[in-house]
Amino acid sequence: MNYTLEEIARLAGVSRSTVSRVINHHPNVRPEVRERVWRIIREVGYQPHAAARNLVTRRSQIVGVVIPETIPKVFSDPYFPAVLRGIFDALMERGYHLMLSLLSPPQEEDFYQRALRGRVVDGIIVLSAQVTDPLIRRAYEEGLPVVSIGRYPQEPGVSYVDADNVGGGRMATEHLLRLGWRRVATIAGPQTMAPGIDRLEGYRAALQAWGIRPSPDWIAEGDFTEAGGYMAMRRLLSARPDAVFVASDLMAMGALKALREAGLRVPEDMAIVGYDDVELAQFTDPPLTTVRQPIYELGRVAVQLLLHQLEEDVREPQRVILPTELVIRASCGALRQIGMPEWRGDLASRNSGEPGFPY
Amino acid sequence: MNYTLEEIARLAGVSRSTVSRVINHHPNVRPEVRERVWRIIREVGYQPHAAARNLVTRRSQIVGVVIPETIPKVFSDPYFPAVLRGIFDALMERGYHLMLSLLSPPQEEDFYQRALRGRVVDGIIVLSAQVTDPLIRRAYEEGLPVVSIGRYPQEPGVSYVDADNVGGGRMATEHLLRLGWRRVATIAGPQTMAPGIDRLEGYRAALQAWGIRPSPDWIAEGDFTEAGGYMAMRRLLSARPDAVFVASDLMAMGALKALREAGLRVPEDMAIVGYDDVELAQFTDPPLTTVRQPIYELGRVAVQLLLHQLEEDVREPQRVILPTELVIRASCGALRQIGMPEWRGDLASRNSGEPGFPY
DNA sequence: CTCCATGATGAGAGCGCTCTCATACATGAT
DNA sequence: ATCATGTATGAGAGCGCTCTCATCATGGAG
Repeated sequence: MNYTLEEIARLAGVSRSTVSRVINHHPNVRPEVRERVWRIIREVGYQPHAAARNLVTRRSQIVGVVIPETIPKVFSDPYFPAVLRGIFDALMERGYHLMLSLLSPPQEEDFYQRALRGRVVDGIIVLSAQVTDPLIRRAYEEGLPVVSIGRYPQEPGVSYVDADNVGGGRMATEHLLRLGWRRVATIAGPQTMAPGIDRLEGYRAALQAWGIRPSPDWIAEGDFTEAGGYMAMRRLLSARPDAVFVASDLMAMGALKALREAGLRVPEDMAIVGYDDVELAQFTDPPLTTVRQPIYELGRVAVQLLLHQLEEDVREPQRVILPTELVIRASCGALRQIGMPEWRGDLASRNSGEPGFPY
Repeated sequence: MNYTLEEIARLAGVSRSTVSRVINHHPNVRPEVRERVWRIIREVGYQPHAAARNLVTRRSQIVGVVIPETIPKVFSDPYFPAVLRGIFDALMERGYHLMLSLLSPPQEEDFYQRALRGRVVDGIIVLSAQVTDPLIRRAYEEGLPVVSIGRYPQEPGVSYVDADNVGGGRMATEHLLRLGWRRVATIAGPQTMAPGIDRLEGYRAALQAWGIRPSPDWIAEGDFTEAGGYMAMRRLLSARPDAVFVASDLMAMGALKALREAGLRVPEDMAIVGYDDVELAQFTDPPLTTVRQPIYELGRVAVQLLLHQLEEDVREPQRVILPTELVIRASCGALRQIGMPEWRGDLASRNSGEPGFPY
């Protein structure tokens, strides 16, 4: 039923060593022999026993993907599925497996001990690491390659991939400025999370580039939830902004609700730009102009970085920042001003299924 | 840096065998010796090398979770995250790891060969298996335990866990009947998918129990998407139903849109009950009465079944059907009729955060 | 006191693979 | 012809663990 190297060797009339060479594509095997061995392997459906191989190579061909439980809600946005797909596809192509860990704090110690110390995984990819992730430090000390998806500046030795949150925030804000809005406020994310910090920094940079000094009450902090966006927008109303860059679509949806309740029209009375391009952003009223991140790519690149460290035995950390993309819909008011030449080239029209923006 | 059994044995002044006994909780070790060995293990942070152990035990302590790529969209509803959590938690408790596979057809063969034949996993859990899933058959032939989440009647030997879709459909429909609606139509799911078939069967059973013969044009088939629900509802309008059981919340949202366009009020002109209790069901206008499935539990039970097969070496397939729960909100009209005694006991009020239904 | 069941321990084989080293043979330079 | 070089192959050790079997001590029954 289940063959071993030994048996394949016997069937092919060669030694175990030779079969091993064939399997591992070692050059020094006569083509004729190589053929014969492959044929037999295919015939009997032989597959090397993973554990036996791992034992001697000291590699499991398994990469751990750690998702801190802190963010269970966010799971319902397309972020995690997409990034997981990117990771999975890239791993699959390279012959690796994906071990998923949805860790809550009490499970962390156990996971660390079993999976990391027991060498179940060859390395780990950590999603949206909190500023102080004990697992990252431990893996790092353990000598296991780690890549964080999402900026992780704490541990100097850790590689990460991130979307350009600063650039995205800046792009969104400049888009509003270019459309003629001048009192551009923002609903920022929590300033304890890297995306929250970075997108706000982008907002500030845009205003500064345009010589505008934001009043402090133009900045309201939300918590990346719809409810948080709703509250933040209500606080913002007294500052009478004419446009708002909202650091997440979920918050933008809350903001839209608050505006509707306040009797303000979007974008006539107030323009809105969101962030993330969640599925629902195209169905809000009005559809949300937003910033799209290369989520799938984030996953793929994380795998590239990790396997590079792993296979080339590189230890220096690497950082990759991927560009974001503006998706123009109705909430920013741009669609009402079609034809203004100064927009050309700045606005992307690749907004999935929507009729293209007619420049 | 990384210790082996041998070294622990030396440090403890015993043989390798004894240390192995201690680790595997074999009774025949003197308490005093056991203590000493554990202390040293803890001191040096020893963890057995997984591959070495797997090689001799022929067990990897890894369970594969296979999600066919056919359903990438559905990923954005809370189903997958919740079921994955259930699986993960249950596996973690039993000392197993979760290997995730987001398989698209071209990857299937490779996965089968590497993961199943290479004995990387001890068994697999398949999510929403299509009616003809080659992986299930193969794993089964391979002698690997398989559990399907979602009914999978094709392979007689395969265990599965499922929510009670028939019961849920029936409960939803009877709820509408009990509220006094008589022309109760349905938007069914695709009749190629088990949930689609089962929920429709529940609908039929409810009508039959009430002695009502549904007209054929009371039944419209959708594809579980919002657009499909919209189209189905438009088709249904000519039949002039007064209530509709919609086999998924997503479709129900499309249906609501169609009704709004047709100028019909919900629930005054038409009552709606959905299915799934997705996050958004509480935010629709009006909030959706719907059927909630024990998704997290589905995952946990799947693990139970799988590990039972695995560890007790049971081969007979097992089937588990978990009950569903009705979540009453505004769309069915029940909230407008508070006080009718005949509802009591039939309606659950555990609808997360919503004010309880006051019976 | 002897006998044998029972408990505690160690020795050693072996899981299925990779990889180093030794060997045999072919090839080309001298 | 001689030797260095390179290629193809096999023998065998060893990865770190588990588990069977042998050994020895212990202690109650006869």
